[in-house]
Amino acid sequence: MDVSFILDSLNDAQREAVCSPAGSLLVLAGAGSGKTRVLTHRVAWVVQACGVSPLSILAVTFTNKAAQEMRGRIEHMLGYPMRGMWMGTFHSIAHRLLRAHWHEAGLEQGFQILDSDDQLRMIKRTLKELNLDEGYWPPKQIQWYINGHKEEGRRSKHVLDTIDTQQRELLRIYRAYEELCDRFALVDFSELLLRAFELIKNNEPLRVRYQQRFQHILVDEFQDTNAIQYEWLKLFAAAHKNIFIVGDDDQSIYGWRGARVENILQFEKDFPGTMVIRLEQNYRSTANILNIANAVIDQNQSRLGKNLWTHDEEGEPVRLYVAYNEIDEARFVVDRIQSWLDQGNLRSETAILYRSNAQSRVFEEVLLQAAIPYRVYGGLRFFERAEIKDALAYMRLVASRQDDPSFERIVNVPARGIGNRTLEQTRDYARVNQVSLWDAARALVHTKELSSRAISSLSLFLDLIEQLASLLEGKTLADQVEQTLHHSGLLAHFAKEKGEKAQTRVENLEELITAARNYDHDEEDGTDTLSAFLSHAALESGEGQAEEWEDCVQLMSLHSAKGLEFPLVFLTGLEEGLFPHQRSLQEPGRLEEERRLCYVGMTRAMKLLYISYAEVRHLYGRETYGSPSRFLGEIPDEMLVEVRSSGPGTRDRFSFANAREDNGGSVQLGKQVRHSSFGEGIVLSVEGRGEHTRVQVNFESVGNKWLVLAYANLEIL
DNA sequence: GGGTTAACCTTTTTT
DNA sequence: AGGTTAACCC
Repeated sequence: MDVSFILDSLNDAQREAVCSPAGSLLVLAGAGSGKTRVLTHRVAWVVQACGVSPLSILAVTFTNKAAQEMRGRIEHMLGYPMRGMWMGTFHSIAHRLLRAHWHEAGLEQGFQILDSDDQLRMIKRTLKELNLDEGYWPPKQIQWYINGHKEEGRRSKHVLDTIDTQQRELLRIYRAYEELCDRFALVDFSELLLRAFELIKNNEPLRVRYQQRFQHILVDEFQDTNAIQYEWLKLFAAAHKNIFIVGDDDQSIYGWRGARVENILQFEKDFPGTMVIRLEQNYRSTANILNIANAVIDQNQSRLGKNLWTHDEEGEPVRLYVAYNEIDEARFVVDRIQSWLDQGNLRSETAILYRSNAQSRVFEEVLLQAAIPYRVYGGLRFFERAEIKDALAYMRLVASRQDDPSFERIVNVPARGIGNRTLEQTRDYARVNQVSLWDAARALVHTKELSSRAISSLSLFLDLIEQLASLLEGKTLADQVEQTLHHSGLLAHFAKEKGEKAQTRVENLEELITAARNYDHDEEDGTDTLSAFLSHAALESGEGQAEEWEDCVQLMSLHSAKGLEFPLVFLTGLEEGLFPHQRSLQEPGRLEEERRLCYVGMTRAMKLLYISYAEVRHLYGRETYGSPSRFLGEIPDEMLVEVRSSGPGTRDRFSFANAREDNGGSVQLGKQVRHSSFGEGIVLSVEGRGEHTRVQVNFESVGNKWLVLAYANLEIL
């Protein structure tokens, strides 16, 4: 059979990886070196040239979106569907295993998935049961603690006991949380991984079955795997040891949430004879862009070492814009986007990247003024929105009356007179009698423990759910959603609220009906369509829901930009404290991660890259004065061209220019000055005018200080 | 029980 | 600044 079409478009290194013999293979793939290409072609090769059945392939990706895309590409290449191939995130694969073997995993058939929001609620409830104060035991930190342990493969019984009372208490909370989840058949995200791991590890027949089945395992974004995920891979690959991993240590940017770059190093030890292939030819960026990115990443000590190169031309120089403040920065960016568009280019070809999501606001405002359509990534995704979660909670409760998190969520949404007092009593009853909230409520309406008012509200709610249940029977999924929205009163509730937000909420709810209508579920795993849809909603946050196919400018954080590319990129906010972020300077290793983030940002650019920073920035409602990011200092001067705003002089730019001359030229950038108490220093920047003029001085003794010129009494040397 | 104001806390994100 | 949560009054 002719398989040359799989190899034709590849370079030597790519081809070597794609048709390497079975065994363990590590592909160190630099940014833009065709990583996805290698993975998809490898699958195609294994199937088409080696005659391996898709059934024997397990491919793991970082996001659901990546999995979908990759599957699509393979099917497009081969021209037939990859039926039976397992391709998805670690979580979706774990979920699949647990649904198929719920009994062996010690679960109930209808187990529900807790997303992080639900998990937080469960933790709060655990704290309440233990009579602990949320102020002293922040639920967020408990969540961090529990997930941290689970992701390292440790249950509460594995955590070593200490004499530290704080630690012991945390452990007690962890244990109580586990019990609560078990009691109500709830599985959080890290539990999916841990439980599926234990299932395969401890159940011999299943282990043998899956180890035999998955003859070829492929992993994308390996640098982002955590401990339990890596253990997973080792377990599944144990029989055939055919494992093909692709990763880039220089793009490891999720260390803060447990990802281990070290897994890459460990891999070669755990799989002796691993073949390592480096993909160093970059097909994305111009030489100028690549040089700058290389210069920055080269500052990192802990690297496996890799040098990206390109055949591409030098291209335009990378440009730096020093903005007066964040508004000036945004105006500059939008101005450049405008001229990009004037040259007949697309809006969707440009991206504005920033370190933290809060920075998007100013860009949005300026883009809005300029009437340029844009899209902001990040923030709440579709299935995470409150109104959507409310609607799903109704459906969950209908599906299982024992679902306490759902009960709590919607018992009084929309408000129906069931307040904290009543709820508290219901919770107490449930705790004492070890029953679900639903059963507790049913019991309570027949006692005299509640006020008559509370009893009537509560029974009205119970009836509502029962009615809804019979109403939904036998209906299609979309009809079920629609009925739920109307009958629960949710739609009416949000419709009568005023404001833009309420409008979007109603639209979102309507979109949920569409999502249900479009949801197609293959019945092969034995679950009914409703519960499959509910799991889908928890597992897949619905990034692209109701995506409008409009050509727009892309705004996103550096983290969400990973894996993407754009002809024109703006890397903004390069200020010490913001990027690298303040919080990254405390912990060891975090600074290098910030630098990798910078590298990721730069390597997103194909043709043009602009870097900018603001001298003054409004942050947390205050004016902050940051010095230029250290990453800028790591770029050789000749690689970076400083530019001025090209527009007909924005107002802010003008005042900035004035400010520099306004103090009679006495205090200027670079001047040596002396302060009565701080001693000698050099002027780093000047800002404001007249009596408001402020200067930033780097003093030999105390470092950088901002001073009001009028009071500082600086002596010019 | 429900609506209203005062303190609080700010990275990054997927599942 | 902005958004959320906790205390507070009707």
